[in-house]
Amino acid sequence: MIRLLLAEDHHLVRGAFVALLGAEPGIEVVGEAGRGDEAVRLAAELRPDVALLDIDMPVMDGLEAAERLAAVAPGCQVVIVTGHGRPGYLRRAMEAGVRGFVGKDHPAAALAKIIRQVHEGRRYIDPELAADALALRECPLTPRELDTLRAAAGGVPVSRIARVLGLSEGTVRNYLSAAVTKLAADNRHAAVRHAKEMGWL
Amino acid sequence: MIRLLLAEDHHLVRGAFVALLGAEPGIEVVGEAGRGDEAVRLAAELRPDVALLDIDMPVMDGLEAAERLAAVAPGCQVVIVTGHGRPGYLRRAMEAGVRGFVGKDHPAAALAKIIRQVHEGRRYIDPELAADALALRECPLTPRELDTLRAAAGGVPVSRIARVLGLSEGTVRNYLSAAVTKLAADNRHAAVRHAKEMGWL
DNA sequence: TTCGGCCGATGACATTTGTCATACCGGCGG
DNA sequence: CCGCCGGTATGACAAATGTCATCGGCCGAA
Repeated sequence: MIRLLLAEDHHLVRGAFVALLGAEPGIEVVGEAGRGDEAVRLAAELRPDVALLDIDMPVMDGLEAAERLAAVAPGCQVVIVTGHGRPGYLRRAMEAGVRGFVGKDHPAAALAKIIRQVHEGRRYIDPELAADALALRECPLTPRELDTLRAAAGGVPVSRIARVLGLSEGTVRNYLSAAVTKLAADNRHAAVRHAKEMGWL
Repeated sequence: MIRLLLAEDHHLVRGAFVALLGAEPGIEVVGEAGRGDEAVRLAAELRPDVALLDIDMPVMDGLEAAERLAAVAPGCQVVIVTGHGRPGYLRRAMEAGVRGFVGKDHPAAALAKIIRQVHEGRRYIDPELAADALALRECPLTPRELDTLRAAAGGVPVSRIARVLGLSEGTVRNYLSAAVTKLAADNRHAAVRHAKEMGWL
């Protein structure tokens, strides 16, 4: 019997997953979480065989949860589920030692099989997303450039970014300019969009 | 037996919903769609009793599908499911004659009951989202202002917006300026964000 | 019919952004 | 130890954006 921990922030979807996987012979859902930190706590307590983590969760996302799971629940294999096929996500997941990675577009019928496969120590990567990740180029931005871009999300003016980061406005403009150039974007807003799409932000 | 049509773009989630609702006595999933237009086509053909539509779908979203369903499948009650609690969505849904409206944060156990309730001709509105919608003020933007904002999404420069919309750059700036003022935003990018959040975009 | 609102345009102007050169500091690899 | 890179800062300039006043046309409501 595979003891499964389920983490997904939308109750409705989580409940549906429970229905889908709970009906599966040989799989038992032993815990449910709506946030990454909750998942980590539960995993430490319940010691599940496999954890199914959605990336998009409040407070702590599924990727960070996966990174921490290795420490608090060794032996628990992780399968990541994501709605957005950001190429950078797969890379981070691999570095965290995740064994399974599927998009929400994946056929539902295959999910149970993937969980069993991962439980046996094998890997499963959504071929769709793997292809995107292979085409991925490394993020060309420096840490500070990323910080600045992040702070610029949502149309925040330079003056406020400078205050938030504790930098001079000129410096902020320099970073943003560098980021825009590296990403070949029209302006910082397009750069933010692009970075988000690549999973760098 | 309630004949149900399911529309949701993510296969995995759709499959999970089928598992959740298919196990429910008195409910039969007679069709599945991954896009709004597909849902409309299937509804016309299958004449389901209830259609469960996700809003976030490619090509045609769930709200537009709901509007069209009234024409091609009269008598088919619609339940809308949405991941984002945009206040404007609920209003549009109500205007389309939708009988049920739930967020993806809603407890999964209640979904079947809601579907039965709607099938009997009663309504069900997620109280969480209803509260937001009551606090909603009417969208203060004119149609053209909305067009311009929409075209501005993602950091598109004014020059390109003007070309796309077939307007002079000055006019575009006027519209954007008006929108920014009405929404009390710092700049058009923040205005886009705000309008999106309110479900106006 | 008159008024007001929306559409579209222009011109002028202030402000914000984007770009570039240049400079200093600190760490790290050769 | 030196050179390079990243972080931070300034100053100057160009380009994009935001704001405002004003104009004319059109249409629908009073």
